[in-house]
Amino acid sequence: MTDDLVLRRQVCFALYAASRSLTDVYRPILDEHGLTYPQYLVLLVLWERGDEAPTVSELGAQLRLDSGTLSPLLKRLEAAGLVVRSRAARDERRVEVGLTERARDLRQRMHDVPLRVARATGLTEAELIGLRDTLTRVTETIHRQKEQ
Amino acid sequence: MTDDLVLRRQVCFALYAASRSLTDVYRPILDEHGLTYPQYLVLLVLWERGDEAPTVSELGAQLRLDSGTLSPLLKRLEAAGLVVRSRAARDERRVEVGLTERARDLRQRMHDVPLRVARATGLTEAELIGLRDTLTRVTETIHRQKEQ
DNA sequence: CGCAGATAAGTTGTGTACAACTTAATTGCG
DNA sequence: CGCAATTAAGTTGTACACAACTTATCTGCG
Repeated sequence: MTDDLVLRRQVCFALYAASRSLTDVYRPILDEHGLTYPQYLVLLVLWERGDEAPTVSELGAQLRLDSGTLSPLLKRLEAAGLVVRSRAARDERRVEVGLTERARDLRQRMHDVPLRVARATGLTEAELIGLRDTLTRVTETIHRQKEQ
Repeated sequence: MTDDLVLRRQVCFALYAASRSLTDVYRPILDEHGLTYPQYLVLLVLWERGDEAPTVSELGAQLRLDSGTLSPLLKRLEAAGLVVRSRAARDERRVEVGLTERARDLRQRMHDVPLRVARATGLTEAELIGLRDTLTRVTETIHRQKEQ
């Protein structure tokens, strides 16, 4: 009856542990480029946007991270010469985050990272897609409830 | 061809985002009891063990956390009066972590937490079990590779 | 027995996460 | 127009995570 409290049964722990395990896979790979996983995620968004230079808030909306996390992270990416921050001319409250040439070069050199990590999971491509879609659904369900 | 780098396609991001979203669900619930999610996980292990009082290392093996994370966390649980730490008589390097009466009481008051959180995911019971098993498999695959 | 190597826990330093707050700029309503 | 409410980013404080290191204890081998 109190078996619900057993650790092995908990999806939440499985999620928490799997997330950290995947970060373990990323760590040595990203370390070659002096990046952490959240920093890599920021670059993923910027690479995807091309020349658009999103604001800090837009980055936060995609990654579900607030300025309290992103501000210092972006400061470090800027110090590493991968990102440029500049106040938007039209609205000086906004800060636009752009890529440097060095960061664009990095994209090429890191193109095989997702494949290397996906292999380490030991899942088939179909399993990976199913997992991703289930997890995305969970995140969206939770996010939707919070807004109400 | 470089589409592999698109954020939406990445299982890893889905996992990272879902893990934080679930923590968002736990936060207000655990906050009623003055706990964080990792602290709650420690209590789950201790509740499960009953009178056994595992060592810090044994806790770490279950939760996949090292002493760098657990030591300060346990210090806070001890300050909150939920846990007692004592050097093992047989091997003074070891520290055994036991529950206080207050923590045993807490177990009863928190018995409905997993159900409340599971509901918030919007997944069926079958989906939850499938998800948990897939994630556990990923974690174990990664962990096994690291040991070799 | 004596001590080199191993082991357990704790400490230090860095980097997220996130709540709560501050500062600066913008909006929109009377 | 004028200013209260809102919005954007940054700051502060707390709590993980984890690498690298320190300290204390133990184990086993010569």
